[in-house]
Amino acid sequence: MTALPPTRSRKAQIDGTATALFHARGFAATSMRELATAVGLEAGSLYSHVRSKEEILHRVCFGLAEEFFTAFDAATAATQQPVAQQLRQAIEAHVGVLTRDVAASSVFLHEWRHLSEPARTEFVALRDRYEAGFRALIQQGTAAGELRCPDPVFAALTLLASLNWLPTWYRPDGRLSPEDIAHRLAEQLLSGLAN
Amino acid sequence: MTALPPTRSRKAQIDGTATALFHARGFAATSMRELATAVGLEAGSLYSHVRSKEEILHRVCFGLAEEFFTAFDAATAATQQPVAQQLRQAIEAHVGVLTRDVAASSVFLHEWRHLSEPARTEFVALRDRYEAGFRALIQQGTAAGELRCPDPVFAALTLLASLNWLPTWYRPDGRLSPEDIAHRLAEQLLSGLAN
DNA sequence: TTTTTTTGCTAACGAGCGTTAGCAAGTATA
DNA sequence: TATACTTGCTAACGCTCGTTAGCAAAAAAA
Repeated sequence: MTALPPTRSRKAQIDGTATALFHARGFAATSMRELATAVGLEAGSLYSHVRSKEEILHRVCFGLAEEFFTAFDAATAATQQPVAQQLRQAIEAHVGVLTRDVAASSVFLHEWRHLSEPARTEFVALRDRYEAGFRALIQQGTAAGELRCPDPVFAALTLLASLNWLPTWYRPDGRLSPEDIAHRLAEQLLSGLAN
Repeated sequence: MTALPPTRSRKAQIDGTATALFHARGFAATSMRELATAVGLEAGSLYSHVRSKEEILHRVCFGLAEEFFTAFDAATAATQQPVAQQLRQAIEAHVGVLTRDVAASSVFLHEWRHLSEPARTEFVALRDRYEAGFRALIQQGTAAGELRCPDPVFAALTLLASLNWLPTWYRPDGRLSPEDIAHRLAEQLLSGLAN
């Protein structure tokens, strides 16, 4: 039926296109008919590949959660390293995931609230656990005297905030590579602006 | 008709409730019927006070834009001060607006994309102009040797990112006052985490 | 070959959407 | 008092939504 077999499965293509649309317009403002058109199908045909609109959102959100965890664990596996170094690597890992797929990251960060229960609660728990990882690093670093901060909870929030704004301005064809960005972010967050 | 006359006008009440709903569920996922119920009216009755759903969003977004500009201008009016000090005040002013109305801030930050043209383009221009204000301060500060940063554009983005994440975690009844938060944020962003 | 699975179509379902028309009662103005 | 404005109601408009049923053709499996 298809002229050339798609390199990605239809399902993956639908997920990818949906991610882009959710990113651009938001989950609630994206219709299945829009998605179908963007993918070259009729609306009803989507349901041969996908159970529901929310299932797509679920897959994107939880898929990215897994990516973040994997990246974080790899970055902090070498526990004999100085904690500040581990933190720097965790930052770079986080930025790596964000830049690899900006649309998916953005959906992960903003559209998860359209998940219905119990998925929504599960997701929030995952996200909290991830944040706790950063918080723990900052705490350890402070205890070890490598970092200085009056309030690790606060510091973790601020740090992730800076990183998570990235999908709103990052462009893959921009002048800075993902590695540059990661490096500068880590540098600036750890050193501050003051002279 | 009403037992006790509302202290705010109905229109203001509708705007406020809509802001809370847009914040909680998002603009697209909030229905006029939901809003009507929350405000104690029937759906059709809203239109005695409000021209359209989007008009509410427009008022919230542009209203907050004005608040941000006013606060920034006041914070940086004393141009004879050191630029780093002006920047600190601008940060505190920004946090002040954010914490004064978290829901409205959140709508300002996230829901503006549901504005239709030409309002949307106007809004983006306003927002860019606001960011440019921070960028200029950082640039001046760097030129004057008060600040140190390799890339003011980048620094401005990061700085506003940290601040703008606040509405996602700030609770008015939390353990830190808005002033504490503003002060700590400014401190941390200017000084960094490293020791 | 026959059978099964996959993929896609058309048509339609019930529901909810933003919004409007027409009307009534209350309130303010004259 | 008469007049106008404000506020709210009910009912409904046209439309879009997510989703399903039923069917056909292609692809894969037997």
